[in-house]
Amino acid sequence: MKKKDVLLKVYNRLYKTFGPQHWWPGETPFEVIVGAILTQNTNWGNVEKAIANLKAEGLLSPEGLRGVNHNYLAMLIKPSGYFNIKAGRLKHFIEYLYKRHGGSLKKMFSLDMKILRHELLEVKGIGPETADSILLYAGGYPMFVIDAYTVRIFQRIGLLSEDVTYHEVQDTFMDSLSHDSKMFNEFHALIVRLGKEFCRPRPRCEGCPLKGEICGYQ
DNA sequence: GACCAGGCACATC
DNA sequence: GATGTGCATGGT
Repeated sequence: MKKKDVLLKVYNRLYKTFGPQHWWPGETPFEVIVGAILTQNTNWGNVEKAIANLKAEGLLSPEGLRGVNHNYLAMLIKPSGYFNIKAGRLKHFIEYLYKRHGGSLKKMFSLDMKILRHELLEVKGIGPETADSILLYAGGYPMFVIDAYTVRIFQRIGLLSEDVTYHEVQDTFMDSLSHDSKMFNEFHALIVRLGKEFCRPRPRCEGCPLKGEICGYQ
């Protein structure tokens, strides 16, 4: 079967099983960006606590994060882990946003997708997955987000080799699927849903909707 | 108590 | 260019 057909088959199966996921779980584009940075290698539940702290302090805005000092910010986001590192990463993004776009997300998101992606990757602390999450879920651009679940799931299915790189995986998806941000949004969210429930490093294949015809793992 | 979570930068070979 | 390590909390 062609890669494209496997991908569509997986998507359809997941959508039928789980339904729409209503991602990203954040109310504003800025909240999505903050969440994308805070959730790096971290459980989303911990990120929610950190974001709640920022909201309670009235600091969940470009101006808010710009004005707060590093140590206080680190304290507020402590539940999300790596709090010193991540406080710096939030500050780096804010600095970029003001220097390059005068603090305006609207201006930032008026850029061409490829140009903005390149700029985001220049910001220290924003790597490929974070940049793509920002593009897709905060900016609405048709960019497919690759994460650890995506790689693990499609390796187990047998569609990806063990040593693929981020961009090889991304190309596999983006060369096969039409560039539809709504579909990319849903597909990635469904992948995470499946990953959380069934496709951890220690697999729990019992009841997995892909088990059998699509995935013969275990 | 070990394992894991919606990564990334940096050092070292 | 590949491989290893630090960053850190909280849930299972």
